[in-house]
Amino acid sequence: MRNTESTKEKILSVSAGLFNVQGFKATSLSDITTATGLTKGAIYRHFADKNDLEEKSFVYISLLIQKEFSRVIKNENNAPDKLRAICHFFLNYIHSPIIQGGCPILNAGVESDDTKPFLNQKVIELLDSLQFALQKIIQKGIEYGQIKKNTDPLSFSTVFIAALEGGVLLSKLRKQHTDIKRVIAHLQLQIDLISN
Amino acid sequence: MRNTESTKEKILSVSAGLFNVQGFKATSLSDITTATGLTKGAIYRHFADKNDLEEKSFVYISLLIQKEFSRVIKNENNAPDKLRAICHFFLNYIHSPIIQGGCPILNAGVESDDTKPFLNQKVIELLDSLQFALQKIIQKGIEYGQIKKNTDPLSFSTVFIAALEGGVLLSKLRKQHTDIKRVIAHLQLQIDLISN
DNA sequence: TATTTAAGATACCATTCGGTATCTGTTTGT
DNA sequence: ACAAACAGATACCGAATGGTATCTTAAATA
Repeated sequence: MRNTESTKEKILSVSAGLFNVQGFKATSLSDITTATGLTKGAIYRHFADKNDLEEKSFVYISLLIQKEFSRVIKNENNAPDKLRAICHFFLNYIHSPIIQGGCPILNAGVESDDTKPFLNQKVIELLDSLQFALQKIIQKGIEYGQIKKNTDPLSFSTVFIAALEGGVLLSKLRKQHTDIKRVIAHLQLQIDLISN
Repeated sequence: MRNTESTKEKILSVSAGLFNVQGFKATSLSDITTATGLTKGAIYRHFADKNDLEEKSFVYISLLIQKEFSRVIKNENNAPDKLRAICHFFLNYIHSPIIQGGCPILNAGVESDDTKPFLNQKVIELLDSLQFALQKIIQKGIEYGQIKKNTDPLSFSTVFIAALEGGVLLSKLRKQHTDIKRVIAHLQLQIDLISN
């Protein structure tokens, strides 16, 4: 038979890209068939329905993002540098994105919240995993005396992610990098402020 | 004849609500006809096509938001208080929103950027007008000695809006108010830091 | 090499989409 | 009171949607 896993992954990666650029609802099955070069028969053999494909596609890039995110973090060996590396992760993302169309949390989050609960759940899980990683960095940083003791990991990580996501939105809207760079500059100042 | 303006506004306000909750693409004309109690004939008498309705609907709530925004600002008579009032504007929005479904800049911004350029333009205009108002507050604040001279209006307003939009996203995703409240708490600290 | 198994193509389905042409009925001006 | 004007309803259109049943073909097994 033809290689099941490779075509399945092809469908996932191609449709994940389309979904992240055009949106889930706006991406039709015929968009996916023309982009993959496959037919509906091939797609519906691997996925139950379009909702299933949407969910699996999002999970597919969720894993890619989480992998890259933790790689970036593990490259540094103290909390402030790890936080700065996350800033660089978002800066790098501009020029070499893991997936086209901007941040999937932003895109899928906005589209799914009122109409696609099954997807919404997966978005929350990705967000939670990233924020949890951030909190752990700050907690460990406090333990090892790299970060000031009065820093609240929960609050700091919330503001950190919110600012980054908002920066991504502004830059995407205005089609420039200035906004996200300004946000990151501010965040790096905040990192300095809580560092020992 | 039946009152032209009132039905036109009814169509605008109802469809603006639907668009902001479900998304533009996901909201069909039949959704709008059932929600308004009108028929397609009535809608296509007042609007050229669905794109036209989408654009006019967004402009409709843009004006509502800008009006409320400037009212809130004018209520205070010094820069720091004006900035704090904007924070309260976002807090209030949780319990008594101008429009259901969260921030239209966030919603329309994400959906329009790659697929609906005509809408995207209107979103940018709304964003620009809000950010311009913020910058003006800070500039005047510096002039009147209420805000520290080394404050960069452009940078501060960018971070301010980005953090708020990101906070709105997180709270919307997690269906709670904690995240946006944490972001606002941080922003109020930032306001204190740049105040004289 | 022949048979089995499943990957993928083809052809079709009902439904819904945005959009339009036409008709009805209400209101306004004379 | 009547005619003109227009708001809104009705009925329809072709195209596109997600989805399915069936057929073909390629690979694995024996």
